[in-house]
Amino acid sequence: MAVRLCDVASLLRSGSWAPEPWTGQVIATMETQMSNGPTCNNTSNGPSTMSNNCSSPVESGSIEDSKTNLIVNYLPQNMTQEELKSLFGSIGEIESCKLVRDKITGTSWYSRTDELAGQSLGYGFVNYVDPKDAEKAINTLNGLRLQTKTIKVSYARPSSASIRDANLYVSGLPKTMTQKELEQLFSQYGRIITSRILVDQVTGVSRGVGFIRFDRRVEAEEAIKGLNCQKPPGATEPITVKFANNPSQKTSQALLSQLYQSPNRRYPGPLAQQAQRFRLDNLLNMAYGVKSRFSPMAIDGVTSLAGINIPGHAGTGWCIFVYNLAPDADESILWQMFGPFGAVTNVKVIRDFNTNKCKGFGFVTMTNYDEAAVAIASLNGYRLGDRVLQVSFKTNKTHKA
DNA sequence: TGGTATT
Repeated sequence: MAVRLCDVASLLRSGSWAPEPWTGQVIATMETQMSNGPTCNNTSNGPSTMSNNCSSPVESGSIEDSKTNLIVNYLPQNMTQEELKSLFGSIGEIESCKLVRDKITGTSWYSRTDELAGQSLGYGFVNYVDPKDAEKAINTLNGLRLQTKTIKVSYARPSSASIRDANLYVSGLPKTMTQKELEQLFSQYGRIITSRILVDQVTGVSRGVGFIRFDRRVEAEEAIKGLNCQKPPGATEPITVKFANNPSQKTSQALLSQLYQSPNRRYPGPLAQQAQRFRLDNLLNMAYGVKSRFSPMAIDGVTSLAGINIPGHAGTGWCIFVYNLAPDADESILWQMFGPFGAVTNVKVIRDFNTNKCKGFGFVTMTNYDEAAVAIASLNGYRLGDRVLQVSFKTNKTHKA
């Protein structure tokens, strides 16, 4: 499997690196983000853009808009608050960090086990001490691929009831209408935060259905009044515009049945296919006599492998040794390299105490054996800048835990 | 009727 690693600087700027097998997905994802361009950028430049909609831009910009508080969207379902903190903590000191979780499952009378306690809603907030670090986090981590997701990092708008429930569901769109045209149609009613057109998974053709999230609910209301049952320019049929279903208003019944359907589900996708191809479970079984129909860690946490000396297994996941990193390597490059392969819980660049430069190696902890093994198989021997990486499970011999 | 966007 070929993996192209281009130069570190451009990786850090674009945050768009991904292993080859997922190239198609990445392009599709990035296109979405790019066609979101203007609105994404506006969001990223939150304070100044927000100001443009206010009557006294300078004052409201400086008083209301935080330059340290970020919202992070499209996080992998299984990413924890600690992992979020670890990822964003690699940029700078964090004042606070919160992964937003579902309230129904989180406070349920039903069960308080980790598996059922408050499912991640896929977004969170990171508040930095220093505004410069917040800006750096946007530049470095926005667009980062983690598992099957491409995260979005932008300034959080000041929390307010007026920005809630501002998401619209639009149907009956001409199949030829692009996301840009959809935005053009709706932008007359306010500032668009996100837009999306749903496409057929196989053909890629528009399903004529989309979403528009406005900055404020009143803007969404005006758009319904103005566009519902109207024909867009050139269209033969009128469109339907209404408030989108709010996923958080799903019944607890639906949520619980969802949990039952896939209590331990990771995002398999291409990873699972890769894993199957490599027959990694069998390899593990042959090498160590360990059954890993699921990731060993997932069976009962730390104890399932207690006392079994397996390289790379550190008790909290699978520790991977990454050798031949450049002196200026930092944690974010490790997140970018390993994140697309699966659940990464921690990354660490080992630095010289005096110079603070990377000593040439680092560690990555991944939750699932299969994903770690695919990452190693893919990244070992590949060129990062002018260096060829050596990637393996951490051995006890080389470095003590 | 989303790749769960305001704690």
